[in-house]
Amino acid sequence: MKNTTDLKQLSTLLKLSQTTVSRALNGFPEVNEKTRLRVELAAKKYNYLPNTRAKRLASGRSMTIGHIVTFSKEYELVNPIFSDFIAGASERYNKSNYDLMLTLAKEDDEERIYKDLAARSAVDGVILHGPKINDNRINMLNELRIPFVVHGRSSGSKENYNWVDVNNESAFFRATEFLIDLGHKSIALINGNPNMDFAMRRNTGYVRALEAQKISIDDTKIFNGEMTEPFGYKCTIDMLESNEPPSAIIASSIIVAIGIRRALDDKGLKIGSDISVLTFDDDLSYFRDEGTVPLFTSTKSSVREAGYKSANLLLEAIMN
Amino acid sequence: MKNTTDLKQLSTLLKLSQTTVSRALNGFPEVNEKTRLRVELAAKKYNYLPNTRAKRLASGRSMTIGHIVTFSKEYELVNPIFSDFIAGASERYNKSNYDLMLTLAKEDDEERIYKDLAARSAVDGVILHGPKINDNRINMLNELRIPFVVHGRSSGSKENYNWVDVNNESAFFRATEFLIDLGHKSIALINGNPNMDFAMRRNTGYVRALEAQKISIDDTKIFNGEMTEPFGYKCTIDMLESNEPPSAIIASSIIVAIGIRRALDDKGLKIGSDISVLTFDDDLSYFRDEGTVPLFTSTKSSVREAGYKSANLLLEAIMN
DNA sequence: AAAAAAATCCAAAGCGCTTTGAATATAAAG
DNA sequence: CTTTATATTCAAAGCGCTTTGGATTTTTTT
Repeated sequence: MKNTTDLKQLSTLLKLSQTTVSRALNGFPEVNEKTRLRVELAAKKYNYLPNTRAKRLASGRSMTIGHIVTFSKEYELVNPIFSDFIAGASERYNKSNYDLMLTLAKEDDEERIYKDLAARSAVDGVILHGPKINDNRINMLNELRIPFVVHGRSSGSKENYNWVDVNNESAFFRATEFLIDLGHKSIALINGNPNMDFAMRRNTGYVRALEAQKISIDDTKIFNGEMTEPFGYKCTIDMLESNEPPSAIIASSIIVAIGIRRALDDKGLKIGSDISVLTFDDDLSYFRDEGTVPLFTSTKSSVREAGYKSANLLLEAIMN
Repeated sequence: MKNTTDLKQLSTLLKLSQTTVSRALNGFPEVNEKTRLRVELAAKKYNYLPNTRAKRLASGRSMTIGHIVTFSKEYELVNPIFSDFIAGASERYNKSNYDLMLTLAKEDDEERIYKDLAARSAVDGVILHGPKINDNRINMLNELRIPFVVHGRSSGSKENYNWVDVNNESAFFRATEFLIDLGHKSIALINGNPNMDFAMRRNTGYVRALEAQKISIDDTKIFNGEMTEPFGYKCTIDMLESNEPPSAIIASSIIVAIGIRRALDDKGLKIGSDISVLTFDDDLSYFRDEGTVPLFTSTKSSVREAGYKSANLLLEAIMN
């Protein structure tokens, strides 16, 4: 029935104590190099790997990082951005033999989930996804004394925390500025949910660029919502059917931009000639272009790289 | 430093043995109902949850399901379909207090990963993603005696295994039939990688429908590849620039269909009037339409539900 | 060559639970 | 009111590792 070699068996085979075998395998200095080699060879030969459960209990570390990803309760939407972020993080964890534990949860359950993770000490740290303005999860994690890294930032939070973020404000400032330079006077912004920190920062950059050029802010051309394809579609249709449609649109995600394209298509308009569309390219792999025809005019940010960096920062924090 | 209540503390507080407290909390029959109530109350009050690491070692179960997701090594692409599948699976795991361990890996590393999981007995079961024709991972998992469920199927495999799948062949048969009924004689198929089982099944359905109507198969209108947006774009452009473009296209994924739309757009063609596009809607949440304007003519399949079902099947198998 | 220092190895304790086997308390039977 | 059955509780033994503290061997000093 039992299929795997354990430490006791291995040490018996080697005529060594479990202590020595364990130390040899974990790179401790107090073991003869010849012995270590002998042990490592035998471990490979008998396909020995320390039992995860036992190792974690004995070492007092979970060797696991938690990712808690929420979806909006109304629509049960999971942002596909996580696929790529997590791919990057996973790559980093693999290098240090950490495991990645993923929990998908409704926002309402999140608090309980963090508290449970702490109470049962199931993870050594967590990555905080999708920070909001003044995000109270940050306080909570600090109180729970769980090491964490935020993907993004939380404006208004007085807490201390590690984060990995792109410069959303300046990206959107420059994007807007760019469109203004091209002569656009009426520029729409289709943005994420208003309580999201990144959405606020992007909005700030957009507004700042307009104000710098004395262009008045038109609230009817600023949209906030879940960044889905249908959302991009609907906002665009609404604008096109209004009295004064914009001459350019900035989209906060490539998925939204796809909805914009569909709307323009339906109305017989062409991107580029009839209306400019500029999107903040989150660089989702399945939309990534292999150097042929660009999807849209876009600014780039590699989500995957952010995942790697976040994971790296967190592991460093954990290992002190 | 230590923040959490453990079993010993709790049992001392209750003036009970650890045995009784443990049993009370785990719903064993040999404990007085009044005592159980008292224990449960105290557990809640002191925020006690059994230490994950200890519980797993003592119980001999990992309470963890592994999901190994591969990405093509050339492009490092992660199929966003996993977000939704995993959301469904996660929902099921939560109900039974199982954790979900996610590993992103290159195909070449996959074999080693499974073997390691077995050797270190890190999971109680795994979900097999993206089965290929004659997929040898199925043999491997059987040999390793790891319970698993396949999302999809593997034609040609003689092994016994649990799977959750949609009827790909009949879906594509009907889709093709439908287009033929509309009068189309030249129908293109943009499909997934040819070694993928689902791609083969879809191809079979497509071919069967054409043959049934004595329409000859035109190999220049069948495409296999990674189902990305640029892939859909490129295939479509190629066909449109050929001598005899098709009058309809069947797409194997909504993301590919988006690329098709862009290509048609670029060539000044309109979906529906100039050319028909029919897509197998994988029902990715961020593209899901909330009942307004349909993206494309499409067949539906809820990936999320498949995730839930697969998880359910696996847990049942594990719990015997 | 004996004493001191360094290198190498080991037995046993402990991580925080679950579970076995036994003890004690209570209820039913005679 | 004792005897037997049933309900309830407990002490102690693992689970398979890591790690502490000590023992043993080898090397270096004097």
